[in-house]
Amino acid sequence: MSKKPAYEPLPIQFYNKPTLELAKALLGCLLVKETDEGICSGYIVETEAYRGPHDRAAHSFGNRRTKRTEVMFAEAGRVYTYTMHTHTLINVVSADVNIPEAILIRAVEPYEGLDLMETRRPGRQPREWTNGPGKLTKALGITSDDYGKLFTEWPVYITAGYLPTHISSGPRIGIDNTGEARDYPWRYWITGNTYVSRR
DNA sequence: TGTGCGATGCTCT
DNA sequence: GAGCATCGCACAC
Repeated sequence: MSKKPAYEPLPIQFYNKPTLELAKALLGCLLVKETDEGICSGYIVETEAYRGPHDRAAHSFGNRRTKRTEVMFAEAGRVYTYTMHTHTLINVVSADVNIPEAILIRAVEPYEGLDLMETRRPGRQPREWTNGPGKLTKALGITSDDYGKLFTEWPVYITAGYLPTHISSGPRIGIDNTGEARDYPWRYWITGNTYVSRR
């Protein structure tokens, strides 16, 4: 079942840093997904941090522990997928065991497997392939089957990319009904990148 | 270029 | 049965 990744994933130690710091460190890294159809990858250009215990907008707010949030209580570097309507969203679990924090990957810049992405996102402009959390999972072939896996192993993993020249931050998107948590500037993106979900 | 809203399915109460 | 960390189309400007 388990295969060897085509590229060398970042070591598990990479994820061992504070959530907000990791959210910024992930920018510019390459997110890779291997399937039977081939390899697809893209540079992470936009992330959002969700800090369970004190963050009203997080699914794990107040340490709420359910079948869905369970993986956030595990060690950093695991995959947390969440189904939103008809879409799948992908998060990177962060922080220590029993501290349910995670980072949502909101947008990537297509790098490898462009033909495959086009067949998965037919009739769209290249920028529309991956400039949203639900879109990028579709383009890369990430599904809820990836829930709970490690980002250091096949078939879904993160490798070194490039160092962003400048990073911007601001309030998160799509969480208008969560009181003061809505204003936390925990959304990060690579300044000027055309693939972020909002310009 | 921006805002509004309906479709849609899964999880938790 | 309610509530959503969305998307894509329609319409206004």
